[in-house]
Amino acid sequence: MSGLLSFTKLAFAAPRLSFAAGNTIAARAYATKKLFVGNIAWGTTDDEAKEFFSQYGTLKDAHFPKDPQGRTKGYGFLELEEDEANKVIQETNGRELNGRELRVDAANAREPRGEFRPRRQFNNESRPPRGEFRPRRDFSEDGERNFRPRRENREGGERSFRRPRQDSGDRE
DNA sequence: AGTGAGCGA
Repeated sequence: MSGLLSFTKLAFAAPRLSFAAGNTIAARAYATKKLFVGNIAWGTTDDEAKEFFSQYGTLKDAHFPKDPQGRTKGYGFLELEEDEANKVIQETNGRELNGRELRVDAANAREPRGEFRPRRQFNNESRPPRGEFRPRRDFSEDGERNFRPRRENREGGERSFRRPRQDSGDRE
């Protein structure tokens, strides 16, 4: 049936082509744009919101953050193909969903995810040599530090070892 | 949070 060859082709192609139409395999990953959606009514479910926005564009992704108790925070993020993004903004910004006027705009950049974070740079040159022995102070041959007795009380003390001049009171 | 501007695990 000559099915083998076409099967292999499919096996290779299919996973990458899940949403791609036609032969644009080698095309770069679809440029997407993230949108911020605010002012979402509390009662709006994720599916509801997705369904709503799907009317105006193809959602590549969408999610609506919840607080620890599971309640929606009232805003969300859409990911759309780039050429659709502006259209979706135009069409849906200010449009009413569940009684509230949505606010739709381009999303701000998020803090970088953990995939590329060149926090530490492994630069061998900048690192001080570790294994080597670097003497910090001068040592004498016997390994003791040269100890020089320090002269104390620089002023006011006995200034010299000279004995006071003693006059042999011979005179008269 | 029976709340209402914001920018997400």
